[in-house]
Amino acid sequence: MRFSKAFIPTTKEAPSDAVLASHIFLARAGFTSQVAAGLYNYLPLGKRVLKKIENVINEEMTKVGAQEVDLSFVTPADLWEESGRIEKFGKELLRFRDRKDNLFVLGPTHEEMMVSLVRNRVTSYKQLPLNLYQVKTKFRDEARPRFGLMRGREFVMKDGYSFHATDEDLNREFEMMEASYKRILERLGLDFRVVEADSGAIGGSGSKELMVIADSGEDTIAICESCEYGANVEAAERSDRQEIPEAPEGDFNKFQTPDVKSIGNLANFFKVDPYYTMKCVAKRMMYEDGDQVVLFFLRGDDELQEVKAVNAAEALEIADVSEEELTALGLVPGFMGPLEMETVPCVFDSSLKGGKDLICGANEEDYHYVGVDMSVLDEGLFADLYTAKEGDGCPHCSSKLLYTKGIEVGHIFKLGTTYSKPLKAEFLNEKGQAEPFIMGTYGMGVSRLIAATIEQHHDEKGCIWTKETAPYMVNVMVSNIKDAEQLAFGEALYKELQDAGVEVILDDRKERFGFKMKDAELIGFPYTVIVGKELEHGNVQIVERATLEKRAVFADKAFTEIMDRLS
RNA sequence: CGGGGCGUAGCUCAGUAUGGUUAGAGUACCUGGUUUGGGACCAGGGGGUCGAAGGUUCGAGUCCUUUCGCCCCGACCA
Repeated sequence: MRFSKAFIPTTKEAPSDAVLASHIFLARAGFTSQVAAGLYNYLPLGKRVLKKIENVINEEMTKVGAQEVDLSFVTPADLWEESGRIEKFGKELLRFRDRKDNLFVLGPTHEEMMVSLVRNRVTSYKQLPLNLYQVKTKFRDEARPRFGLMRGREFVMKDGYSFHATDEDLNREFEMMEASYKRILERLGLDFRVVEADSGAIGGSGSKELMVIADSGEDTIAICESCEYGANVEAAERSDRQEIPEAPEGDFNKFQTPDVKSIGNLANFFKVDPYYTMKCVAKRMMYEDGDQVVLFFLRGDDELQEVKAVNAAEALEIADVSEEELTALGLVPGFMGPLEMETVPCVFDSSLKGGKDLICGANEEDYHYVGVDMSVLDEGLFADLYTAKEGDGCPHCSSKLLYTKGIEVGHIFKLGTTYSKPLKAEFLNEKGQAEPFIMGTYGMGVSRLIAATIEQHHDEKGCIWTKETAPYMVNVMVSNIKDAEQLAFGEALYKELQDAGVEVILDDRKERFGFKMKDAELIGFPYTVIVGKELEHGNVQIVERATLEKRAVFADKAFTEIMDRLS
């Protein structure tokens, strides 16, 4: 490609509404342009990067025997009724009617379509397993799209679906896909972590997220400093506490605790470690058929993890409750405790199981109980409710957990029969009995990967593309095109590289040196060959974008030098 | 959906408080000239229904009403 003919509109200034580095640089360097909230155009450079990532995905999918399909973007609303997700997805589904007044939905993900494609076509266990995927534009009418390509309404996702006869086979496929996804991210040159994720209300026996490590990530993940363990903070676990603070002494008793409402005050008041206090968090839990206030009890030094709370209470959603509402329910904010609590359901954090010497609210203004023994509540509902903190022990190796931020670029999921059952997608097993498919689903945000790559690989000058993501590997820059010698050399090198199959661009624009260098750095070609005034001494320079290292080489060695660096 | 901010040239923004020539700057673009190793310089030029609609007024970018769009924080989010 000749730069002089290319559609690469770079700008000196960033669009005023861009916040993230990836958004700013992708816009400034002419990769993308915004159309409306969450909608973006891909310009030639952006499209090239998109294709590069797709190619890597396609190659890796082919290696593991997944087959590419392309399902229709517009999907009949009937399918969504059938699976029940038309309600669940709510306003995120963009709905519209055709000329015959039939209702359609722009595909936000394709479980329904894929199941409907496979059901009645795959009918025997002998045809399993089957893994189908596509790389396609998705549409979700997000309440708040943001951060450029990071969270668009229209975005490109690779979504794959596998069908199995047994759980064992799903597990095998799941592990294979995890390995395959790791290879993809490694090839793309990304620093990432595979973490345990919330399986959520969808159920299934597990899911993992692939997180690209970046400060601008929207997810907080807990990772172990020494082993491979990592988890989204929504799902992070921890080892049992190593050092238990000294227990307070005292028999069961009721104490007057005037105006002692917070855990901090309570611990101070009794001079005990907050570990021995019981924290009560009231939440409104939403269910299909109404809502219900639920009390969650944790140790005083723990915080409630709302996703875990939703799972424990088997609710759909969670919301805050005001003190007025609590009072109306006969509860005493600041002094709520689990003893003789009959009006409102309670859930206890697992770390309270078997706990002794605890202090908790007495459900009476200005009174707490001390010396509480949890064994009296053994029948209660216990579940993990805590938020794993930085510094907590890793559940696998007991080393320290660290917090970091991640960009979720992939999510793989053991679905089980969540979709095959309601959609009645069945096959006949060896005994001739009908069974629903056991499914897995594997998503990867392709457009988000572009943003994630730049979030992780940029400097103050612009983008730094990696080998597998660069729109062009080499930029042959003719410093002054009016210099016939420079131009001729540049043209020759350009052709030579092109003939060798290198993705190369020739900067033959009638611009000054500085202008072209700024563009090269902004766009982020891995290598720029400067063909300039050093040519009269028989030299050109090769600049490596990642390090900005500039090295002179003999002009007649430029080609082999570049080829060496690319290999 | 709650809170906040912003819509003026392709882009970044001034001008709006206190209404009053033909609406400005920088940058980008076009022409000519000079320049050619870090976003050059000189001269000339094109480009605007001031987000939209309605209203007040002799007169509205500026005041009033309505509305649309975009961004940020939060809620939400395979």
